[in-house]
Amino acid sequence: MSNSEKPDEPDANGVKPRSRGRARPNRRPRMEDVARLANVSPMTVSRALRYDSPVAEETRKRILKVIDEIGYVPDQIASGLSSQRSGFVAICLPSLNNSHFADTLSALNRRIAEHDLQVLIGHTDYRSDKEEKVVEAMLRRRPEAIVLTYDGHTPRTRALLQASGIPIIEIWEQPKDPLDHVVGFSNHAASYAITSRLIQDGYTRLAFLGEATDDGSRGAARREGFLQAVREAGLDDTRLLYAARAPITMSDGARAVAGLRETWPDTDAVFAVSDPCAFGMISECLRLGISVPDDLAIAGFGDFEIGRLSLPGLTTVGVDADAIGRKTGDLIIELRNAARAGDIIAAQHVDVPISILKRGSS
Amino acid sequence: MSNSEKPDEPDANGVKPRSRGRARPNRRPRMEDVARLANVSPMTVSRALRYDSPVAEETRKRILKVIDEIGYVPDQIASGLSSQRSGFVAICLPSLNNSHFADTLSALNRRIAEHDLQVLIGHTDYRSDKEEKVVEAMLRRRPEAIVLTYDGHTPRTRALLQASGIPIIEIWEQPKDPLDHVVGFSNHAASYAITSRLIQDGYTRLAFLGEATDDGSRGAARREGFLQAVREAGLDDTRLLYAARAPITMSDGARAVAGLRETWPDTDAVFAVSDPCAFGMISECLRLGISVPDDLAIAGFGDFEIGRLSLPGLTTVGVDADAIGRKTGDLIIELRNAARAGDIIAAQHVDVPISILKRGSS
DNA sequence: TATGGTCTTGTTATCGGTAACAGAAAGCAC
DNA sequence: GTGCTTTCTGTTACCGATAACAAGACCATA
Repeated sequence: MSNSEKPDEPDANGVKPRSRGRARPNRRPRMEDVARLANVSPMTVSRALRYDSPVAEETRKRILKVIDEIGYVPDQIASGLSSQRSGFVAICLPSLNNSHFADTLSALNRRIAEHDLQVLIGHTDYRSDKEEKVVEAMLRRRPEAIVLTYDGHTPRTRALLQASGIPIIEIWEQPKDPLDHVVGFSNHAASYAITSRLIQDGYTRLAFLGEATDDGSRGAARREGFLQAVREAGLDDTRLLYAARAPITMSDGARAVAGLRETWPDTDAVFAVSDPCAFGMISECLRLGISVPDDLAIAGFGDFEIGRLSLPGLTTVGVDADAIGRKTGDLIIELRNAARAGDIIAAQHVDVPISILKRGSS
Repeated sequence: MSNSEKPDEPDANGVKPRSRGRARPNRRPRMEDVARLANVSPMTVSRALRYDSPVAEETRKRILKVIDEIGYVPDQIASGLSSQRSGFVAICLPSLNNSHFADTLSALNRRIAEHDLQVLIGHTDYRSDKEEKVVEAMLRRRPEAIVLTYDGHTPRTRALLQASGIPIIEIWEQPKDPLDHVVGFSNHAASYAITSRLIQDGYTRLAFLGEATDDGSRGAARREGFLQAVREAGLDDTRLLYAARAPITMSDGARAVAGLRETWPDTDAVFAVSDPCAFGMISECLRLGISVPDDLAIAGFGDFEIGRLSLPGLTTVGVDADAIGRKTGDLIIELRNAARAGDIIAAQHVDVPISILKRGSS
């Protein structure tokens, strides 16, 4: 009507005169602009942009043409507010530099991206107070699901999450007291499995190398799995070696070798609580001229890169990080469909199988 | 006033009767609910939640108390729509399973989280068509900055980005033709530096191992840096070895050793285009009884984990991935402050220094 | 020709906040 | 007491989309 100052801007402004409120300088085009140029109502434009709505083919084409011409990009913030669906899935991870978590994240991302969902990442640095802050920030974004690793939550985190009414999925570890859904594996069962494999392969004097402060979590579960397998086979269940406080490192593993040779010199196999310390043991054995696996077999947990590169290769428990991500994604989609259909779904518990990776060290 | 059906829900509904529009069942509390209970206007609640607005201390306390009691969580979607600030920074990475990118991401995240910004991650799988899709999805979220690695963009990606009016930052690589800001290092200069170091250490017959299809990008820049150093020192600049098409792998490196010994048997040092293929060369040399570095010195590029674990350790170019993330974050904050102050800022170019990591292999 | 269904499009009223402005109250100098 | 800041709070009008309902056009059927 009366804006001719920007000839290259196809009539994008000029809606109603606004005596008050905010100025609208040279804004991006809105749906209304598209509507005007295509000679339809904004609602029809909105419908033309979705698969599910009925719009005459010819109308849709005309609208898409206008959209392309003026370079309209829909505003998902406005869309989210109006539809009350943010299109986000929040995921809180302890660290982004961990290749296992990166695998999980990337599989999850791939899965949910197919359904036009985006991930919102937070990282907690393995600290539950930071997790609380991250969860709070996430909730402000109204995600459609929240994915967390379990490593203990603060009471406030639990309260916030449970009051949110948003589906919660704890992954990797299986908490004793889950908040809602779980996608993970049992550390106990995995340790039992690899220990059984060692026994089956003929080892009879087995030791466990763990962390001194394995308070209730992973470490303890792995030790218990080891012990159960050893006991069921009628073997000596006293060879428990504790090195340092969590998290245990390569050098802790290296140092542990001496203690082992001193206390139980006839030990023929060690199951170490994680790959890095198992690798430390292997290196130290090489240095001392102890042959692996002939003098001493060594197994680890986690299938870290280091175990693949070591010589000999490290026998270990492989966790399918990718599968955790995929299954979490599947669960989210399933919950979403159910919610749309109005169904109420009980807390799901998805088990992710682990595998025993037998390599040269046993 | 008149809703007593849900005694546990503190008066959250009951605004106006709505004959039309959407139903509001048992919704989350809104700002208006807080306002009513604290006896102020919604605007005052909004102000009480920010640091910068003037609210009487007593009023703010009362409001925060109500917020805590009813468990109100602000809706950042609505906030974003109204304020036209999404609070997002978008970052597109080729892969999340790359520890360098993970470091960059994590540093960037740390930096911008201090300013109440959240990262929005997309991953492109090293494919520019996927990048286009990801960028489109990002733009719908109206991020306050977009961070990308450079690896070639489609024309449409370039157009979308440039029309968006959002600050764009390309990181890691320095494109010849940047879209906007850049935070990265020069592959040419880095290669020149490590080659010079080899020369300075006394090596005189240097070869380069690269990819056959290093079309314009990293590989070529590294080769040119190598050549410049060799030429300036007056040495033989013909020893260029090409193995396989990008990306070059460990086994390509291993295979290249034979060719090298055949064509230029007196070569005393190799600069390989990346760590994995350099590692492959080291392994092959060990197998063949070629002593590293006495018979042949080897250097790589990138400071991958594998170069740290190899024996001997791999001399390489270290890129400070963390610094890239930090500086990108700093730049974003700076641009943001400038934009608020109404300043217009020219395209920035931030250089990230690399380092030469001399280890046992040279 | 009246009736009912399907397909397509428009109208209205929000979603839950915040920008911009206005105005009241309080403090201060003269 | 007047005029001028400064501090605090309220009012109004949006931000840019979509849910829910309504209604017109068109067709087939009875």
